[in-house]
Amino acid sequence: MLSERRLEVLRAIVQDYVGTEEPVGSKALTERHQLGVSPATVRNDMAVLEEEGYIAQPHTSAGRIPTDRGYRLFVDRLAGVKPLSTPERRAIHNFLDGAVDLDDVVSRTVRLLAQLTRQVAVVQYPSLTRSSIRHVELLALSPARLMLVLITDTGRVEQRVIDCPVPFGETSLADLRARLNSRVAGRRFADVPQLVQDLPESFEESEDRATVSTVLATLLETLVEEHEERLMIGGTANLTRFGHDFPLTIRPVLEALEEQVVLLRLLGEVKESGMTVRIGHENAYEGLNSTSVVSVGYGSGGEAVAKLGVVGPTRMDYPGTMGAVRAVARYVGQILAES
Amino acid sequence: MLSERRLEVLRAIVQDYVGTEEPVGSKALTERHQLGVSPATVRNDMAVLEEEGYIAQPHTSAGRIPTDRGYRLFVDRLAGVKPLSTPERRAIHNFLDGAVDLDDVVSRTVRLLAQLTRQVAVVQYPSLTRSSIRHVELLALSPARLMLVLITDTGRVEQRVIDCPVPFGETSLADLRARLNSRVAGRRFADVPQLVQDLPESFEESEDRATVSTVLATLLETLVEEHEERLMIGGTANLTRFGHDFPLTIRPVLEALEEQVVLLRLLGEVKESGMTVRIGHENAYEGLNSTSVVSVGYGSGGEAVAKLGVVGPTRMDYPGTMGAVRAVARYVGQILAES
DNA sequence: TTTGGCACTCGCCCCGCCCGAGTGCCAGCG
DNA sequence: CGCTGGCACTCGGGCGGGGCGAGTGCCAAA
Repeated sequence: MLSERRLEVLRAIVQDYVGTEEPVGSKALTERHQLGVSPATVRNDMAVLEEEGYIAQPHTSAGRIPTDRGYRLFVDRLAGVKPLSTPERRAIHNFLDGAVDLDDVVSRTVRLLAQLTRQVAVVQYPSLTRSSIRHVELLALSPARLMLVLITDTGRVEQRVIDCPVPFGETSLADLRARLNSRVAGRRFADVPQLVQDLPESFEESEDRATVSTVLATLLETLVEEHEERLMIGGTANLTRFGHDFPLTIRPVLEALEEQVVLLRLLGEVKESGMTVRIGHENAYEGLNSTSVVSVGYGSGGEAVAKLGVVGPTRMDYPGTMGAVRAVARYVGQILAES
Repeated sequence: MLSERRLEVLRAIVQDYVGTEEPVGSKALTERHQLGVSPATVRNDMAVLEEEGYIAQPHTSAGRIPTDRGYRLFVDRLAGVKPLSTPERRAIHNFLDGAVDLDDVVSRTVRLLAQLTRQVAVVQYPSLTRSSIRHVELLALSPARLMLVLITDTGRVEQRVIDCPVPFGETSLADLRARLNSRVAGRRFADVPQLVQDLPESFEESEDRATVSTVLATLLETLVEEHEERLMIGGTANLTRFGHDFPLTIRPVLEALEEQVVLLRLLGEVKESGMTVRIGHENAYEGLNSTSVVSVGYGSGGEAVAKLGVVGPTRMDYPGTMGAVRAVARYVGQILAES
C-alpha cells in the first residue's frame, strides 16, 4: 500500500509532467510543491513508485514520467472532475444555441469540444436503434422506384432508394405510408420489427405484397448496426501539439480516426452511463496505445442515445478534460430534448 | 523563350524530384534521363531555368528543386492527364457501387480518392441551389412546431424545425404541403423564390398566412449559401507523408481542413467545368501555401452540382493525381444520375 | 553551342568533448 | 525507523571541428 505522501508525490509528478511535458526530477518537485520533505526523501518515494510501476524514467539520469498505470491511479483516486468556469460554460451555450439541424448540432459539438479540450473530438450521431420514429415517408421516384425517408425524434434523417419488384400504384403507396406511420410513429426503433411483420399480409393485391415486403426489408436493414452508426470528428490540428516526437505518434492516430469502425468500437465500450477513461494501452486498438480516450454517453432524456468524447495524449489534463466532456454532453442532451 | 531541351530538363527535374523528394543535380539528371547532352550543358540550362524562376536551389551547392512557377509550367505545358490503369478503374467501380445513400456515396468517394492519390481528399455535397427539388415534406411535431424536410434529386436531405407563430391545423398543413409540392417539385432550387412568393396570399385564414410565410422563410433560408454547403474530408493520415519537415507544414494544413469556409472558397474558385490546379502560393489561403489543390466539378448530367478534389504537397504526381480526380468525379456523376 | 576540366563552396555527418540534471547510496541525525 | 545532506556516478544533449562529397560556376577548347 502506498502512503499518503507517496500518492501526493505521484499527483505532483503527473501535474508537473502534464504541464511541462518534461520528465520531472526530485529537486524540481520539492520546489514547485509544498511537500514538506527534502528531495532525497522524494527520491526514495520515487524509487518505490517506480518499483510498483506507477512511474518510469525514459533513461537513466533523467526525471520520471508517469506510466499508464500511474495515470490510472491518478484518475481513479487522486483527481476529481474539474467543473468548468463560468465563461467556459457560457461559451458552450453560445456555441451550441442556434444550431439549425442535427448535423449542425453535431458539427458544433465537435468543434466546441475540440476547442475546449484542445484535443481531438469525436461525436457519435444519435443511434437509430435507441431512438424513436417520428415519421416515415415514402416517395415515388418513378413507378418502380421508391424512396424511404426515416425521421427520428433526435432529428436524424435517413433515406434509402428502393427498387420495387413490381410497379406500385399511388393509392397503394399512400395506403402503405399511412399504415406504416400509424404503426411505427412514436415507437422505439427496437420495436419496429414485430410491429410491421404482418404488414404485407394485410394487403390484398399479391403484387403489392412483394413490394411491401421489400420496403420493410429495407427499413429493417437501415437499422442494422454498423450501417446505421455515424460519427464526426474534429480538432485534428490539435494532434500537432501531442509532442516533439509526434511524427511517429500522429500517423497511427490519424489512421485510427479515419477508421470509423475502430472509433465506434472505442465509443461502444463506454459504459451506459458515467464517464469512461481509457489510458494508453488500455485501448484495444494498437494505434491508440499512446493516447487516452475520455468518453461519455449523452441523450435527450435520462438514457444515452449516443456517445461523445475526446482523444488526446496520455499526458493530458484529465480533470479538465473530463469536466469539459461531461459539461458538453449534458448540454447537447438538453438541446436534443428541446428540438 | 525556353528551348525544347530546357523544357525537357525542367520536366526531368520535376519528375525526379517528385520521385525522390531530394534536390536533383545535373549529373543525376543525365544518368536517369536520355537527354543526349552532358552534365555541363544541363548545368547551363539549369542556370537559365533558375534565372527565369522555374527552379531554385535550397542552398548553394545543392541540387535544384522546382518552384511553384516551375510546377505551373510543368502542369500547363509538359504534362498530360494520366489515365488510370484498368485495375484502378475497376477499383473505383467496386468501391463506389453499393452505396446506400448520399452520405454513403460521399464518404466512399472521399476514402476512394484519398486512397488512389494517397493524399487528402475533399468532397463537397451536391449544392442545393444547383439541384432540383424532389419533394418537400411538412410534419407537425406539435401544434405549434413543424418540421420541414427537403429532398433533392441528388439524394440530399435537409431538415429544419419551425416554430409557428400560431397553431396550425392538420388540414391546413396537408393543404400547404400539397400546394407547396405542386409548385416546386421537380423545379430547380434557384427558381423556388418566385414560385412560392404569392403562396401566403392564396390562404384564406389570416393566421394561416403568417405560418405559411414563416415556413417559406425557413425554406428560402435553407438555400442560403454558407449554410447549405457541406463537405467531407478524408485521408488526413496521408499528411504524414508530406515531408520530413512536416511538423511545421502539417499544422496549418490541418487547420485549413477544419475551416470549412476556407475549403469551400477553395473549391468555389473551381471553374465550372474542367479541372483546376492551384499550386503553392496560388492558393489564396496562407496555410495552404506549400500545398497544391487539384479539383474538378462533378454532376449527374452535363453540369456540375458540386466539386471534389485533393490537397497534397506541391511536390505531387500531377498527371496521376489529375487522372484519379477526373476519373472519380466522372463515376460519381454517373452514380448520382442513377439514384 | 557543347563539352570536359577544375577549383570552390557548403551542407551533412561523424566524432569527441564537456556540462549538468538527476540518480542511488550511505552515513548521520532525530 | 524514517528523514536528510553529502557525494560519486551516469548519461543524454549541446557544441565545435574536421572530413567528405555532391553539386556548382567558370573557362578554355572542340
